Amino acid sequence: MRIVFMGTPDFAVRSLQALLQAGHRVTLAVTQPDKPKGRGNKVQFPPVKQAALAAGVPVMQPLTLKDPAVQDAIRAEQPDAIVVAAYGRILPQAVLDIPPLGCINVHGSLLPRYRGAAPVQRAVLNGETQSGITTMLMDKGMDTGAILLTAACPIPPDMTAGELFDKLADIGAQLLLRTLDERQAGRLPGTPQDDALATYAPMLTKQEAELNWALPAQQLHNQVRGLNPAPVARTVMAGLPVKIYRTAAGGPVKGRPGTVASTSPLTVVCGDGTGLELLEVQPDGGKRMPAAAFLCGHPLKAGQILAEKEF
RNA sequence: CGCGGGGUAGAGCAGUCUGGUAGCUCGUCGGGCUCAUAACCCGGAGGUCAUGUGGUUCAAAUCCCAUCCCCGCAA
Repeated sequence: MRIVFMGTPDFAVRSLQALLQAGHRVTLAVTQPDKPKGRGNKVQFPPVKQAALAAGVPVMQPLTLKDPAVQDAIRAEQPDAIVVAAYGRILPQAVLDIPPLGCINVHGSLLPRYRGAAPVQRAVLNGETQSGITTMLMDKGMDTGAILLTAACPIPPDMTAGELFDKLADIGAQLLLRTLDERQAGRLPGTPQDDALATYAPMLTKQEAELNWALPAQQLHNQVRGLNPAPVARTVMAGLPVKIYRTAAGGPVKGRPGTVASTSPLTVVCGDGTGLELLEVQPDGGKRMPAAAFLCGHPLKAGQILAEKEF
């Protein structure tokens, strides 16, 4: 099948590679423009661009898909289908109309739940025990198109958003191949979504990264998981801003929320009277390390207030 | 030229401003205590102080210069 691929981050790379391995002819990869990123503002290629270049697939990085010249370029590829995975831009109707088999999106949730930019992180953040992948026929709305196929995936209690991302990327790639096969065979007309059941998963913001010890331990644990690997939960320990990468919900503890209940393992009192064990942390300017290592150089005692804030 | 923190024992840190004996917590090894222990006590080993036949100095982890590497913020 002739395919134009649109995607940007790592999540999309698996799907691109799966298409190539399955023998589909990906004649063009459309991805976001290179941007100065990271320390020093160096220009970095989006992961999909790197993967496409490595595979010898031509890359296009338009500023907007509304540009008729861009649309013409895509049309000129005469794709049977356009595959979209976390591209990050709205597709105008003129583009949606190009491929005869439609624009097929690989979305990281079981639609109509978690429409939007951050379905994977939001699912973990909300403590969902199940997520999945939906392939759908794109329309003008935000993740509102007809459902083609779905595949569910359990979320274990300690799984991070990053781990779920990896898993879903694999599942999504496989589901995509099946979707294309069946769609090509004419067996997948698509099922409309029930808008009444729709929920939304907006992008994560920095403000959501701060841990509020007045909240229940389980909720904070979910927050830590959902924000890993980015932007990562934050708090203040021993006067230093630190990121919290991994935690474990512990048992009942005594003390005011935000105080240290124990130092081995490092446990903080939460709002519901249970403890949250901090397992892996990273101080500003330092590397990720086990909490025990942090304690070697930054002594904390039981009963001490962890954050300077009062809750 | 976006802003900033850092590289000292296996790990995490102090010491750098005000140059002069290599320090702390943990780990590790040995011994002791104990019914026993991840607990406690005593003792030991372990460091080219990122790199540089660099500069200054009587003397550099410390001041100056250059290079490499790690990380936080912002975008």
